[in-house]
Amino acid sequence: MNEPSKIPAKFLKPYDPASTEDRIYSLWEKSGFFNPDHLPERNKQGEPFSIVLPPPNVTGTLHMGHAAMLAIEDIMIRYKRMKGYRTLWVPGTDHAAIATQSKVEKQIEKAEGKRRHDLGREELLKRVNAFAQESHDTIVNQVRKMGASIDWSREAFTLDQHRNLAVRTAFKTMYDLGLIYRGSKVVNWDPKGQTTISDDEIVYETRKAKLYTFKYSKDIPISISTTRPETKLGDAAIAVHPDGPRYQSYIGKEFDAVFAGEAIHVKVIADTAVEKEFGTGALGVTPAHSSIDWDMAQRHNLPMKQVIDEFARMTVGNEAIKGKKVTEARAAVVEWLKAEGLLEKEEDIDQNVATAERTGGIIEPLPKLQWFVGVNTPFVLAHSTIPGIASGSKTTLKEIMLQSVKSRAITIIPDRFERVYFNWIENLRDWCISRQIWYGHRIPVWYKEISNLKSEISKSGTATAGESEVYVGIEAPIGEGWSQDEDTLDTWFSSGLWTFSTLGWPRSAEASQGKPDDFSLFHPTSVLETGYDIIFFWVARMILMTGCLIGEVPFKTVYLHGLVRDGKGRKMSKSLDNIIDPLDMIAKYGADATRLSLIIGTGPGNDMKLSEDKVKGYKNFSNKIWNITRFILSAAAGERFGSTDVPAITYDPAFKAWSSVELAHIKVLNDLIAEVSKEMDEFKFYLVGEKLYHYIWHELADKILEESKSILSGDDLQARTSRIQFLLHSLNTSLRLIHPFMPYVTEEIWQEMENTHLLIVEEWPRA
RNA sequence: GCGCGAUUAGCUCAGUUGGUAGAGCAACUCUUUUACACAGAGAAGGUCGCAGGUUCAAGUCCUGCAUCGCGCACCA
Repeated sequence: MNEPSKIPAKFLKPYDPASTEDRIYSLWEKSGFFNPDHLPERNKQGEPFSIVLPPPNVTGTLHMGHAAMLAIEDIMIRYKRMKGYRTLWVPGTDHAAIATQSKVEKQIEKAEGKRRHDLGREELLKRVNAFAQESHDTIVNQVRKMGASIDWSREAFTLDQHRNLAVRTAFKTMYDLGLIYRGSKVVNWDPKGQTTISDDEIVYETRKAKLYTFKYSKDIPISISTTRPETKLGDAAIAVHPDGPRYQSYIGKEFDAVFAGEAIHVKVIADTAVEKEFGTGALGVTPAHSSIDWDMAQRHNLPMKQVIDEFARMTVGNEAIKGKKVTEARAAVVEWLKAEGLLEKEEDIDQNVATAERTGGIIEPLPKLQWFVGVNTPFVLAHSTIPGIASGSKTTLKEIMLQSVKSRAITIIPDRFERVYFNWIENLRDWCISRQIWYGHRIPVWYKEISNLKSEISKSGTATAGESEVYVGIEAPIGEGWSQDEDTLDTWFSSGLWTFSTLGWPRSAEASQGKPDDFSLFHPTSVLETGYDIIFFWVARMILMTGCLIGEVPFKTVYLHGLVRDGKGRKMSKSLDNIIDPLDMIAKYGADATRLSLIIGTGPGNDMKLSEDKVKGYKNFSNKIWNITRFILSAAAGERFGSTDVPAITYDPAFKAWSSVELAHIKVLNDLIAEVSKEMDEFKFYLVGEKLYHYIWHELADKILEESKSILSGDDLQARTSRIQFLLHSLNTSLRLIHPFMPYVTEEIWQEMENTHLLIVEEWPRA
């Protein structure tokens, strides 16, 4: 009884994630099994399975949402690897253009009181790059801590050299297809960030506003309503609904007035975009400061006058207005209206104010010359594997996006998001891709006499040939006098290429002819796992880009996870001070516990609530597995329970001499294997996690281990052997089943039991 | 305005094709028995948001409503 234990000493203490995890991770890394080229033969012969990591923004650190993403994707990859697939998981980070630049700009302004233009393009970029590098290192460390079995040798960055080549190639190709064009229209201008943004980067905020009803002058008989009277200095028309009886007699009439110091000329037009019931039923049309009005102006051939500049200041009006910020000008216009006796009504209403997602600036619609992707432009898709779109047929980007999902070439989990996706496509307008910021991919376009072109605001829509020479190319043009477009591309333009730019596209001549490369092996990727909040920003754009440039879908399955909220269901935020940091949880309870807490109790597409207690609970589970192992290993070693000398027993996978009790237990275990294998294939990870938890704790530990005590201390050697073989079998199987969920503790135990192989490449159990 | 989701035990959630309500956590009682007190045994806890309907049978299907949350559009 006093002889030293035959099992490793560490099992005599509780499981300690802190002294285990880093050691195990480097063991995996050294094995090379994260890389599909270094997998065992079984996997190399296997079917490819690939996931690209949604690249985290290099704006700081990872949060619980990222942790959930990493846990889910690692579960898929580990499961498939065990199933014998040739698995590839590509890591990377996203430069996140606007988000990163504005973050660094804020820091610089706070610390040094300097602005972007005080530093200049080169110096600012130096600062942003340094910040991005630091963020990157932090992020990579966090990804490792989570236990992600990701192929670091293939790490990419949306702004690195190869990705830049992909961006230039994509731009040039789409330009040649007529899908990218330069045009002047009313775009979303962010006066705070000093750049345009796309429709999707707008966040609407409900605010109280006043709706003013007034006439432009005493001589104009129609009253209009607006929340922004200051824009009315740029009005070109009064629009009424063609069916409305009220203003029929005025349609076609034209009026002149001096409005708050500015001469205006308005024509009464009929347009169905006007709602009869709103306000007075008549709408003042401001072509330069509203995209709806811009559209109307196009239809009715109205002139356009810009009255607000890039800093949201008035450029015209009387002395109380000109040069003032729009909010001050608004008050001044209202004063003027009152003084003139033109104001008829002032009402409080709720208004959705458009703000910029990243800077919070209030969007000012302004006419600008920008680059766009035409989503409704017909073009010939040379090569296509998308069902319903034949190679060489005429199609549009909208059609590609629609067809890719409608045809089931891509399935979205949960499927209700397919409707959300279709709804978005229906309302989609041309995508403004140029940004007036410095951090990002420079637009691969060069001009001669660029200064003329920049100041030009043409109504025709596209840059006119002859006024200036435009060169679009992958490389800079040869010759004198060319200057490159100052603007950069929307960050989502480069992330849209992510599923194939990370796999070597565009391929060099050698790569496309020789042996299979990453692109031919792993594209389309198998699964895209991401948050439902970026379905438009990213998922849709990837489908658009891939369909257009490659003629394929980027992935076969989209698995959407929800937001991670705090225990009370609130969004985690600094101001609420309710952020749960993944690294803290890992340090306190281990990565396995953290992972499990993010999986169990939440289905795809649903937000999840996370509390520290939940993580703690799964830490106890890690320790439970640890102690189950201790019990089984000592039993097999012949320690305790026996009054006589009993031989040590080693696991025999081919063991057949089962007692009847064991046969019943084997059936339960086999049923479990069949069940969870099916659910793994159906992406029901939350169910699998819960079932395995339940089996290991309440079946294996509470029932089987308990009843083993009498068998093990009994005299029936045959029954004892049968029981120990089953305990070893059940433990071995359980470790393999739950490994994708809890990789560290399972690998650590596996190393004690089967020190010749790594659990990471063991076979998934078969029933 | 259009659409989506949620509403089940104190809390977080399961509940697959309709067949007498489940799990985890918390709380309660007992047990420090040699795998584990980061534990075990046990008991308790729900008119499944409301109102109708279909059915032998409804948490599950249908209709309407309510509350909360979200998305899209409008927002002159």
